[in-house]
Amino acid sequence: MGVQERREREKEELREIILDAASEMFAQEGYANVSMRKIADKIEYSPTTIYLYFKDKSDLLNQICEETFGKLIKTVAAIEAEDSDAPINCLQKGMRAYIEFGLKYPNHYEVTFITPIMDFLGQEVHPYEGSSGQKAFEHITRQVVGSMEVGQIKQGDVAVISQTIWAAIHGVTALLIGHQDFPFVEKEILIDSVIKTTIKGLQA
Amino acid sequence: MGVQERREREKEELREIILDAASEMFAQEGYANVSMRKIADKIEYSPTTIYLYFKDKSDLLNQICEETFGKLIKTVAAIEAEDSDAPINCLQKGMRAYIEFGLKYPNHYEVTFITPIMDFLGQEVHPYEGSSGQKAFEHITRQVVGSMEVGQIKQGDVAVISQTIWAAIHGVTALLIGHQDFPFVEKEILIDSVIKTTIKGLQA
DNA sequence: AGTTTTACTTAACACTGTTAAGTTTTATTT
DNA sequence: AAATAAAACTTAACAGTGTTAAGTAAAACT
Repeated sequence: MGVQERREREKEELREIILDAASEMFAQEGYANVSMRKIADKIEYSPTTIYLYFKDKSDLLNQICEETFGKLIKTVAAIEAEDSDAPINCLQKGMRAYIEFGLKYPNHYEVTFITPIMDFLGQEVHPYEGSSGQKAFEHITRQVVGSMEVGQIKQGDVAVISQTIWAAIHGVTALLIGHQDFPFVEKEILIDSVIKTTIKGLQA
Repeated sequence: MGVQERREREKEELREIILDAASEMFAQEGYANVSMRKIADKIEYSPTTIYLYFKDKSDLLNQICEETFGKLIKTVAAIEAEDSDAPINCLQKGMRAYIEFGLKYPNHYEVTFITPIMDFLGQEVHPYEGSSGQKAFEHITRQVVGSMEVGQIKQGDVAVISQTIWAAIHGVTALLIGHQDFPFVEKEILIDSVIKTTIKGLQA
């Protein structure tokens, strides 16, 4: 009786259609400028149908982000897998990959890391615990541990150092995405400077 | 004929009343969760009155931020004025003041530096040019020049170095404000780490 | 006292996210 | 094949949003 399987497959298909449409529209016009009705128009369903597949608008966004961040994790994992370099070079490459990922998917980066959606009490709506963001961060931590073990960065609290690194790469990513009318120096130069300054600051 | 003067004074008073009410409400509940009608209720005027004093909601916000950031500039300027320390210590103090200011006025920091309001084409609505934010940044630049002159940080492009510093302090400020459910290490420790790592990374 | 200017309000438009109730389509059972 | 049950989807509505055009009340000037 493959009926149930087919129906589940069909449900999953529509879920994917909604996700793709919303993803494209959010990326193009920004989360706040895309309404549920606009998404519904695009996929040629009524607005309420979306609510059969997603709890609400922010859930839709969150699931898009989880998907997108799967890609970041793969990118960073691939760098880690290249058994090649010294850990500190892995760390540097990971930092660069993070920043470039953010600049490549600015709207996804924005909604996931820049403007976490708050409820009316200022609580984050999409908890970090268990998110793709968490997994991405764990990669940084791992590379810090590796670099510390071989003495390429100074001994110290791994959490503190990892978060310091995150602050630096998030800082430059967020600024470049959010303040496009600021007279930044050449993007690559600034990214280089942030990475090198941070690494140098953390060396033994 | 002091009539015109009095009327101007009265207009300015109401402008200030609106500004104060909105400022408090934005800070308390966040920009997105405060409607024009709520502000109007609070000041006991009709919603449309606000539009006689401010172009729109984002203009209201922007003017609040300009006021608030006047305070940051004063704080940083005061540090600069203490003829005391070596420039690099000034720079460090300035960095700390910036971060602490952001954490003290998280909603103002958020709306000015974290979530610049974009129009439907992704253009920043409130340009940087001439803003208080620009003036605050110029203080950083000045301290970089000073530190470089006395050889306390390495020679290099002043703009690149200033923006690297901004990335670091914005990064940690934005993360601490926006991701309150992330298991950050103790705030002061993280801030210290970011400042020290950056300074060390920039030393000659 | 009458006219003009300024300050403010009412009512409305075109939207928003979201829900409850109703309809159509599909599958299962008789 | 017809009746029943279940799933998928839609319609209509609620309560809210930012914003504007048109109208009213108050103050100032003539």
